[in-house]
Amino acid sequence: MKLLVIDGNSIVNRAFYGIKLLTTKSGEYTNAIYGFLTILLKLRDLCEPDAVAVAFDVHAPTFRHKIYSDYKAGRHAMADELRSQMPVLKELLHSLGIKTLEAEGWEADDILGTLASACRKNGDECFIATGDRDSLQLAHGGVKVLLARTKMGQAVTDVYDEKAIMEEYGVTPAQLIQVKALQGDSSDNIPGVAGVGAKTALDLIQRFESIDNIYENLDDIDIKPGVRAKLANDKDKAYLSLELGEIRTDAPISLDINDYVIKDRNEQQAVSQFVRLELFSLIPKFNLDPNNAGVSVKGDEPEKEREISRLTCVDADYLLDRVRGNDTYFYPVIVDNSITDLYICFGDEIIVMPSETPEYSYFVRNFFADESTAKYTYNTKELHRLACRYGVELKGVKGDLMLSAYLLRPSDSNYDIEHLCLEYGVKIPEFLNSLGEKDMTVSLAAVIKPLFEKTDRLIDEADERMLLDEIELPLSAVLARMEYAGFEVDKQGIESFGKMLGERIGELTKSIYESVGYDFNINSPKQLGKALFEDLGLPCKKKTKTGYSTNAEVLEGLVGEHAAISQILEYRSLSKLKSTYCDGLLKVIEDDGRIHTRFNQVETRTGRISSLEPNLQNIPIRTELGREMRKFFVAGEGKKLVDVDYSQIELRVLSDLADDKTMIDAFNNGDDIHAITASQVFNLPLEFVTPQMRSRAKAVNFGIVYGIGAFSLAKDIGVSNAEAKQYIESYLSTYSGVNNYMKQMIEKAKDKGYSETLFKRKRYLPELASSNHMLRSFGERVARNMPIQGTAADIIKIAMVKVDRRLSDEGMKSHLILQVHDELIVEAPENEAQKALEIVTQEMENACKMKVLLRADGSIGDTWYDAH
DNA sequence: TAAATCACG
DNA sequence: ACGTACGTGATTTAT
Repeated sequence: MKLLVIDGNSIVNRAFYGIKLLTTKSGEYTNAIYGFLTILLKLRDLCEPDAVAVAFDVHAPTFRHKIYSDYKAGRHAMADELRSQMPVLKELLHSLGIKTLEAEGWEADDILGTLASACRKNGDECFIATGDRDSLQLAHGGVKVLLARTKMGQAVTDVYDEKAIMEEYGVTPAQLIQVKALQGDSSDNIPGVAGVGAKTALDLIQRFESIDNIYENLDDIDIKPGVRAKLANDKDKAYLSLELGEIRTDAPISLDINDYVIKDRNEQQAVSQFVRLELFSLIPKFNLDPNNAGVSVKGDEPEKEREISRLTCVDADYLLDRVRGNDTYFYPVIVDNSITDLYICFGDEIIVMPSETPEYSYFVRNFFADESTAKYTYNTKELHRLACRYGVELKGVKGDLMLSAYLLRPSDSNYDIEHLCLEYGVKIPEFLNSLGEKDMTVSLAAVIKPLFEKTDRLIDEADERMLLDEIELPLSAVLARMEYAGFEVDKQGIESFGKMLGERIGELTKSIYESVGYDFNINSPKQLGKALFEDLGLPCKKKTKTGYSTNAEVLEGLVGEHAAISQILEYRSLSKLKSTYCDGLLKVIEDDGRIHTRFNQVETRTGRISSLEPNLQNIPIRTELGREMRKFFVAGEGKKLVDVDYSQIELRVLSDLADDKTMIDAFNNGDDIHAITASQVFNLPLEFVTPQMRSRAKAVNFGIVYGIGAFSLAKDIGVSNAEAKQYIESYLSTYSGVNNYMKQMIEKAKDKGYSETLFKRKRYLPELASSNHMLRSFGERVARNMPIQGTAADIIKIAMVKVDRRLSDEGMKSHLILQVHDELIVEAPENEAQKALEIVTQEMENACKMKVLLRADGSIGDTWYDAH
């Protein structure tokens, strides 16, 4: 038999420090886990063991010295990020059927020694994998040590046996203990002989074989008098060190190699752990079959193999007959952001409606319009967009796996059907076409219904049914119509604006080169940093991971120090405007002269929607020049833009969630909330509040929503740390409801493991359980912020569904074209504009009933600039 | 592909 | 003792 024993702590440390920090989308660190398992695979290939054991240290309290020395060595900043990975790694090893070994008060070393000695005794082969040279003493009698080390930045593994050790050190493995006893090791608290280092120690043992031999003949052997004196001086320490340094072979663990044969691995659990950790590449490497992930665990009835058949539809009417009045599960294939073939599932029979057949259009029109068919599918927003193109309405959508999966795990980064199967343990049946090739699409279609069975139950358990059915599902249709409608733009206007910017950028470039003294790429933070902080010798106040920080905040602090600074700032803002907004937008204007953004309904962890290709939710407004861009976003011929935005929606939501009477009253009285806050924080009558005080109070209000700290508030409004702290304290004593709420939210989130909105949208917060201070604090801020940002997002989504329905019920041509988090834009025929404004305002203000009144203000204009 | 920067709510 | 506000997407340079 061949046993591989891994020094878990040593290898995991190498993995952690050797691989840069990796995290999942939700912020869990995974680099040590990934690295460790990769090394484990390499070791397995190298020595092809019959059995594997992984040993870990468990320090008894008195063994803390080792941790302390790590701490002193300055590596403690990483320790927490590593520590949080250890339990996860151990669970994963367990799922993989690999035994882990630990015993309180015993070092991993001792466990390695114990197993090595057992193997020697039984004549088994044994490989010890470690990064610690101390374990080399174990390499004898059929035991080999695999030493991991880094050579020129490359990880290499050296194999040591007695011969290799003799060649390298000129002593036997057992004598290495003697060497170490003389030399000592501060990190292991082994004193050694004072003044004897590695070289002398090795020389002594090479020549005199053992410590006993040395001390027995101390007066006669040929050594320098100084060394003799040192040895004489520390004889006790030498013998103590010998004891301390010897690896023990009596750890309380099983000595039966059969206990370490890999067995009882739980494939499904392992796969789902890998998926949760987003370490997808390791799944095949451990020969885990994702398709088998859903296979029933031991003890259950083995699941029957599904036999899938695939037919291509030849008669649309036949297919329409089959779906009419029934629950229908289908999978739409998406190519280049649009839907092509439809795969319709009847149990194990899949019927394909290919987009190229002449029947396709006929089928889609009739199938979509058929309300009697309850449709369970995937990515309904795309289906609704297809419906728009065909001029029909998609009716009867009862389920969307993508939306369900998003609500269940909003922090996931991938909602592909394959991933959902892994997450929810649904087995993907194999389907081979007539040529014997795998056809994945058919397999995916076959899995829609089993996935719904899982997600439906979970949605109900999470109490997210209303959120799904009343908000997200109807919203997907609204978003599709908004994407389809697009936003008209003034192409010539953007072109000439871009040209103007280009000319000004040219001038700035020239004069920046002149004032710096040479040409360089101003867009490169690296080159710019060198120019400013090395060549011009300006003071560097902040650094990034890779060099000097040159962001706007830093540069603003340097204005006046050098003529180039303000030019660079202007250059930066103009080139941003030109490249992102002029050049970028011009590229995506479609033939209808409009920009059709796409909304991502399953991206944000808070429930907001995002906008992409292009992003129309970050069109400039804060600077006058940037704001000009909005003049190019126009209403179509004979139409107007109606733009309505919520007033202070997040603060209103906060006042309601926190049930803070003071704040609710202020809002319901129609007061200026920032001014009121100022008068209360500064304890002054309202009429004495200066604009500066109001602006500071505004910053505090914002900060509160984000989970404020005094440090950041101070930086934001330019007051001392102490003063900022006082503002916060004063704020929280005024708004005691908010104060209580903030504390409660963290407790509740820690208790439940997630935070949630008024409408039960959840966000899981593994960060809250982290031992890492920064990560945990982040989790706490999120626990306070997510319910606020998320509830506001829920509310505007409800408003969108209501606005869309109302405009259509009233028979109007007006329709939503854009949402920017707290703002809705409707394009309305001129004669409808006024009514549309009233409707949108009304539906936004009445989206839901709360203790606090919601207010929305809007206006009408020919361009976005005018309407906002 | 990652990092830095900056646009928005 | 730590580092420092929530949520996004696009562009650019550099690895």
